[in-house]
Amino acid sequence: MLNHLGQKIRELREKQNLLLRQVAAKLEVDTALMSKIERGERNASKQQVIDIAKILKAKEDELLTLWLADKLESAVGDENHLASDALNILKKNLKK
Amino acid sequence: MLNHLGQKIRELREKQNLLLRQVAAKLEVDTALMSKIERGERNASKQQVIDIAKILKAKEDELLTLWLADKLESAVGDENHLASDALNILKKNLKK
DNA sequence: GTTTGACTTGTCAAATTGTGTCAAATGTAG
DNA sequence: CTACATTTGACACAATTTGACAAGTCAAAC
Repeated sequence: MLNHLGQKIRELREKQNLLLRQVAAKLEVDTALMSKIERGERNASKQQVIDIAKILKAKEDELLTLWLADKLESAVGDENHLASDALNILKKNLKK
Repeated sequence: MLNHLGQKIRELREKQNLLLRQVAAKLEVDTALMSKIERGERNASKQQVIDIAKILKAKEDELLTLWLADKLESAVGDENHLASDALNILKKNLKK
């Protein structure tokens, strides 16, 4: 289940009966790009996520967390078998 | 404490009394690049990590895990405050 | 103090990857 | 069929990454 952010955005957008086109306009990007972001074909920039949160009246940190999770997932790539150990190393360092 | 892989490589190399230049030669890269890899100024490619493991008689998966941890760390960037939640999302998906 | 050898640093061109747009295609409701 | 929303693929352009080279630092030997 890739692409947490896009799914969330789509869910929020549809719940508010907004068109892709409308959100894209507010974000000032092409509708095609917005479509790609929702489907996870393209990554949103951090600033775009912040702007989208505002447009969709969502909590900025909630969307940014999903955005980060997606980034991490693509960093893991197909190394799932190593990921668990790597995450443990990571966690240790986060504490600081 | 960034750069787990580079530190490990240097440790292994020094323990075997090998020169940067020698390892670089076996890897078929410039000594300067090898230096950067050890200091974390440049990332090694996956293939390079595999080759280095062989050259330094280390366990391939051990080095790859450090390599992945470094990748993840740089993906987190300066979003430490979101990382913990993002990692939890990640973990859930790794189970599959 | 000069030389030597190990390592580091800065800079560069080439290659790769990322970005947003456009036009065309697809899907879907009326 | 028409109209409109969304998706897809191709593209130009920008940004980043890559590895090499040359010049630099540093310490120990002489």
